[in-house]
This record gives sequence, C-alpha cells and structure tokens, in this order.
Amino acid sequence: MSKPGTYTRDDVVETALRILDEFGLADLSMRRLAGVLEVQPSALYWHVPNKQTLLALVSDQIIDRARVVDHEAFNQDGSLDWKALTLAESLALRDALLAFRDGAEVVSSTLALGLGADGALARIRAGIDTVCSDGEIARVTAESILFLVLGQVWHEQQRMQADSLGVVAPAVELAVSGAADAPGSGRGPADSLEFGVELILDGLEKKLATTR
Amino acid sequence: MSKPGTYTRDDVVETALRILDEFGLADLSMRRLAGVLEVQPSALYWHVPNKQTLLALVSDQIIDRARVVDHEAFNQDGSLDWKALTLAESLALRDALLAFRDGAEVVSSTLALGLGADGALARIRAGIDTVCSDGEIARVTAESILFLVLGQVWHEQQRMQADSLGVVAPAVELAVSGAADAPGSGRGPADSLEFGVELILDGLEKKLATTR
DNA sequence: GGTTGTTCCTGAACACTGTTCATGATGTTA
DNA sequence: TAACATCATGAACAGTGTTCAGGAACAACC
Repeated sequence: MSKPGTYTRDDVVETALRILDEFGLADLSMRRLAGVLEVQPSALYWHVPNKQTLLALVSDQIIDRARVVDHEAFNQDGSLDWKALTLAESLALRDALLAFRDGAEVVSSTLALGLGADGALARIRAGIDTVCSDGEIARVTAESILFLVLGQVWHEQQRMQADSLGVVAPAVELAVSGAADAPGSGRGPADSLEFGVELILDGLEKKLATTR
Repeated sequence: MSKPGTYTRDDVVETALRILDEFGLADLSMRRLAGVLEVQPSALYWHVPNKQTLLALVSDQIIDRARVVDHEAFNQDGSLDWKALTLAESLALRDALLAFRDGAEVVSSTLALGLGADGALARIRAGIDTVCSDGEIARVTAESILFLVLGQVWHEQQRMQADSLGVVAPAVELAVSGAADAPGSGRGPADSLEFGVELILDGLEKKLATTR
C-alpha cells in the first residue's frame, strides 16, 4: 500500500468516471478531477499522458461493465440462436452506455479517434461469426450495429439532459422522441434500438441465404 | 450593398466552412474565424448567439449540398425502386459529409444536440415512406440509416486525418480500414456503407412482407 | 550511514478557449 | 437635425489542456 494521498492510475480513472456520471462530460475537466482528488492538475499527467487517453480509459471501463443477462439464446430445436444472442449483446451495450451520463458521447468520441472501445465490437461480432464465415461481412455488419447503438443512445442521452434542464424543443421532434413517449403508443427508445438491430440481422440472414 | 468590411451572417458561416475544410474542427475557433474576417472575436456574436448554433448552421450547409446523382431508381417493370432510391440518398449524404473535413463529426455533434440536420433525416425517409405506411417504423428505419452513415463517415474521416499525420496504428485495425484498402481485396469504405444500408433495407423489406 | 534511483506530487507559468459588455462609428430614415 | 438600427471595437472574465523545474517520500544497494 502506498502512503495515503498517493494515487494509482485506476484511482484517477475511477474518479473521472464518477465526475462524468455526476456532472456530465462538459464538466469533466482535468482541473476539476484534480480538485476532487485534492491534487494539483499537473499531478494527473504523471498517471496519464493527456486527457484523450484518460477518456479512452474511461470509455473502456464503461464498456467492460456491459454484462449480458443470461439470455436463453437457443432455438426450440436446441441450436444456437445467433440473432437473439447478438441482439442481447447489443442491448447490453446499450445499458452499459446508459449507465453513465454522457456514456455514448464519450465512447463515440474515443472510438472515432481510433483508441479503445474495441471490446464492444468484438462482443457484437461474436454471435455473427458463428454463422458468417466471411470475416469482412461479419466486421461490416458488427460495425453497423455498433454505430447504430452509439448513435441511438447518444441521441437519447442528449434528450434526457435537455429534458432535465427544462429545455423543451417545441416544434418538430425528429428523433427517438416524438409520439414514442406518449402513453399508449408503442415504441420507446429501447424498442427502437431493438427494431433497428433486428433489421440489420434480418438483412444479414437474407444475404447469407442468397450467397450460399 | 453594405460598406466593405461589414459582413452578413452567411459570410460568417461560409468562412467557418472554409476554415473547417482547411484546418479541421479543432482549429475552428471563434478567434481564428474572427482573424480571417479581420474582425474582433466579439463581432461574431452579433451575427450568431454562440458557437454551437454557428456549428449548427455549418452543419446545415454541409447537408444541403448533398445532391443525388440522378440515379435510375426504377425497376425493370417501371415501378419505383425505393431501395435503390434510399441507397442513393444515403450515398449522397455520405459524399456531402466527405466533402468537408470533419464533416461527419460536426453534423453528428449538432444532431446529437437536437439542433439542425433535420434535412438529412427527411431525405432518407422520403424513399421509405413510399412503401411503409407506418410512420413510426419509417422514422426508426431512417434514423438507423442516418446513424450508420454518420458513424461510418466519422470513423473514416478520422482515419484519413490520422494517416495524413503519419500516425500509424500498428497493431489491430478494427474498422473501416484493415484489408479493405489492400489492393485486390474487395470492400472499401464506400462499399461498406452500401452493404450496411442494404442490410437495413432488406431487413425492412422482410418486416413489411410479414406484417402485411 | 550515505548514496542513488524511482515514485508521486507541487507551484507556477504558457498559450489558448468561448463569451460578455460598455462604447463607438457608420449608414438609413423621419 | 435628431433618432434609430446596424455592425463593429477593445478590454476583460473565467475558464481550458499542458509543460516543466523542482522537491518530498520511500526503497535498494554499497
């Protein structure tokens, strides 16, 4: 054990994660992080080369906490239901992103930068690989699903924040919102994502059938 | 005509667009923009309430310049080929995003904020609406495609910049990259997107057939 | 015990960022 | 001539990520 008041890299990431969840990405500054740790800002740069990689580590933490509820991913004939499995994985990823404020934005950004977040893609791909021998197709499909999840949740979280600030967009609501939240009308954010992923999986199924 | 040296809001947006394309989003600061216009930074705040809405305007400009090459969107029997039409629209959007440096990131951000970029969704939806009577389904499908395009191009553009900086990610290349760019190996970025959109459209087609 | 070396942090500074505000110079209209 | 809207100035505020020389604390070695 180190002397009290001296931190490890994991401590820094963990604290960043807490600030993110409590105050949002915009308020996650190196100075604030240092303040919470009761440390000078420059001290952080011993643990981490820059903020970007800090966010990448935060990103990885968010994704690693996505755990699939043990879904019965089998058909009635006992065969593995790859579509149900991939869908479950997608929804687990969605939940992981939703578990932290601005989670989708953080992960999107670091993924766009080519850092981290590889875990997410791999897990989505796992189910697909069981039925798709062409690696190229599997990759592109998994990517499509990943982008879909990230975009959807990002949008959803932004709307949550806007709502909590009392900012009401009066005119046209273009997205996940709209009549979806009205009582009696079917599709909420979670259903939207499910629907979208199903589209892709059905599309893949057809593609696999015709190419065979 | 106003006296020379006095600008309109469109001038500001146009100049922002030029800076964006030449130096990227990171270098598009209000001070830099003011500098190019030979004006104090505070002057910009007469034309625009803040940077966010400036970026929203920039975003809209990028999207509005997406023009579909007049595709033969008809089947052999003369009926309208809605899938080809939607695909063409998606690719046109892709081209529009690619036409400006960091275009996808700018549009993604402002779309996540709930500002602008509505045009994109509407245009993708147009083709879908011709065959899908359920507005909810049409919306969710169009959103899925939009997120797919944005995510894909964002990733692609980031990779372009990384390459131009000589930053080579040596180990695992997870995304649009990989063997796709190797000569003789089929799928490039454009094909990837085409494939992903086709998956969604095929999926929708199946969904429509079974619900009827 | 004294020396070297690693680990973790301080304190100050640099070079930016978006944004606000009182003030002022134009040009147009009454 | 007086009033008004338009479009700008210049200074300031409060923040940002990052760098760098230096300094405590602790461990290992001679």
